Order: sequence, then C-alpha cells, then structure tokens
Amino acid sequence: MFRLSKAAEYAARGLLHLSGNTDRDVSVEEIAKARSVPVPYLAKLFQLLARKGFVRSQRGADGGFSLARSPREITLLEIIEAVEGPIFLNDCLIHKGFCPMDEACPIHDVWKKGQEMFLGHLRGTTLEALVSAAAVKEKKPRSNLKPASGASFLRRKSSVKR
Amino acid sequence: MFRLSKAAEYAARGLLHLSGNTDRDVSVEEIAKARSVPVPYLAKLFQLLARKGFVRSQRGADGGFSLARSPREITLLEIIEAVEGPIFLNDCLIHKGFCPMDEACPIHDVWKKGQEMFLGHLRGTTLEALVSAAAVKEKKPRSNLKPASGASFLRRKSSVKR
DNA sequence: ATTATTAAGACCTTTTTTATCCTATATTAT
DNA sequence: ATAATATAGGATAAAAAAGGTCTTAATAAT
Repeated sequence: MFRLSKAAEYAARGLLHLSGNTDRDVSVEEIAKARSVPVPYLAKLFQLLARKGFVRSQRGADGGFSLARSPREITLLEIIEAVEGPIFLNDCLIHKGFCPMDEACPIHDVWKKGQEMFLGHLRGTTLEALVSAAAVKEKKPRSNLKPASGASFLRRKSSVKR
Repeated sequence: MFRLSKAAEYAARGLLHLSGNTDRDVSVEEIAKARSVPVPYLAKLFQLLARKGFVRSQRGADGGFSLARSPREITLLEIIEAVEGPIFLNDCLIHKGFCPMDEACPIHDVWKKGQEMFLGHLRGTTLEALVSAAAVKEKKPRSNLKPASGASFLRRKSSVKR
C-alpha cells in the first residue's frame, strides 16, 4: 500500500523531462531512454497525458511531445490523479452510505485529515519546483552513493501471510 | 492507489470493537458480525494480531480475543503496519540504488516529506482517541443519513485505460 | 471423559490491479 | 514515396488483495 505506482512515477519523470526541453518536440523514445522508462508503456501514458491537456502531440517525422501548460502550473497531484484517477484513501470517503458504520466510524475522519495534508503537499509542488530541485541536486558531487548495500533489507513476508 | 486496504480497515474495526469490550473475551464471530467484516478473513487477521502482541487469544468455550495492550498505547499507524508491513511510498525510498535516477530524482523528496506528515498523523492517533471520537458521534442523531443517493458516482474507467 | 466451542493453521479460489507488450493505422517532414 | 512518429486499441502475464473451506488443537463446561 501507499506505493506510488509506476505509471504515476513514469508520467512524472516524462513530464519532468519535457520541462527541461521546452524548445522542441521530443519523441517518446528519447524521453523513455533518458528517464529509464519502458518505451511502449510511456507511449501509452503520453497518449493519456495528451488527452488530458498536459502535453501537445505532433505526429510525423521529427514529431513528438511538448508541454502544453507551464511547468509552473502543473502540480504533482494533478499528474498523479491524471494517471491513476482521483485519489481517495478509502471507499467510505467517497461512497457515502457504502460503509455500514458510515457516519459513526471514527477512523475515516483521521484518515481524511491525513489525506488532506498529504494531498495538499502534493498540490503545492509544481513541475517547475521539481526541475529546480533537480538542478540543485545535479550540482552536488553525489559521492556518497553507497553501493546499494543493505540488500538484506527486503520486504519480508509482509501482510497476512498468503 | 492510496486506498486503505480492507485488511487494515478490518483490523482497525476489530480492535476498536475490543476496545469497547475490555471486560471479557469476544469471539471472532461476534466481532465480525458487529463490525460487518467477513468472518474467516477477520479470523486470519486476528491470528496475526495475536502473534504481534496486540491481542490475547483464549481458546475453548466462551473464549475469544481481548486487547493485550492499553488502547492508549496502540496507534493507527501500528495497526496498519502490523497488517500490511512497513509503509513506504516508493521503492526508491527503500532500495537505495534501485532507481536509476536515485539521488538526483527530486520527486522522492517531495514524496518522502508528504509521507512523513501523513504517517506522523496516523502515529498520533490512538485507539483510545478513536473510541471516544466514536462515542461522540454516536450521540448525535445522525439524521442526515442521505439514502445513499449518488449511486451514479462510480469510479469511472480511471487509470491508463486497460 | 465427553462434548461443545473456539482459535490456529493450511490451503484454495476469485477478482482486481499493475505493468507490460504488440499490431495496425493515421500523419507529417523530407 | 518514404521514413519517422504518434494514435488507438487489444492482449496478457504476473502479482496482490479479498475471501473462503477444511482440518487440527486447545479449553472450558458438563
């Protein structure tokens, strides 16, 4: 639970790439390779992003995608919701009357408040901010790149024991 | 994405029920029926909760489960993590060196901060608090219980169009 | 001791979600 | 015309989630 799906992650990476290349159309293949995303998967994601107005597409030779809106206006939350549908943590928060405990269930209030905090945070983060954050990071020597040591730290059996 | 899993929801409901019945052992069947949870599923969840020290089990006639710790000490976060394993939003946050963008990827910082806010909130919510919140809610007439009207409001196609 | 009750444990099935790939078609620059 | 590209859609395969069944073991009441 609570993983960012690949789809959302890939979409964000792709749009981030376009934010750094606003002067031209960029092909899916180029984006995918630059950002380590499977090409056919990204292609489909970008079809969706085009329908939703995040990017413009240009067919034909030397075509590709470009941002349709300013990186300053596009938030992480929007991207994620575009790809995964509206975020809601629990059915009960959406379908009133669905949960038998409904109004009385106190868990949902806690959940809802947490959700609001979280989503607010994502809504406050624009592509522009991400691009400049990345720029700062690139500068750094990034020396302390431990050799992926803690390999043992894997996700034990987890959950209800299948 | 971002749904509270049924398992976590059910576990929380079950523990909530026990918090309101600390004077005796309560059978899985009773809990399940009182809280609208599938009996075998809840049984399995409670086995896990017993192993993890949340509840004590008592076999035999008139046996059942009881809380092993004070409702004041048990947080929502603990319950969820007990049932689903540690919460982490993205592999990259756990497997250093897994994501090719790794240190440079700015999305993860945003994600991580949001996660911290969210988890902090869940960690600050105890069973005790939930019980008293529920008590307050029960008092209210809960009249405005709309007849589950908006049935049309279902979860459209969503996502990448399968 | 026997019996009824209840948890423990081991499988199993179905459904949903995720993550992919692939093929055919429409467009466009050259 | 040709090559490069996006569009549209289906196909699928693997994993996780949700839920169920059945047998065994413990325990309390009789």
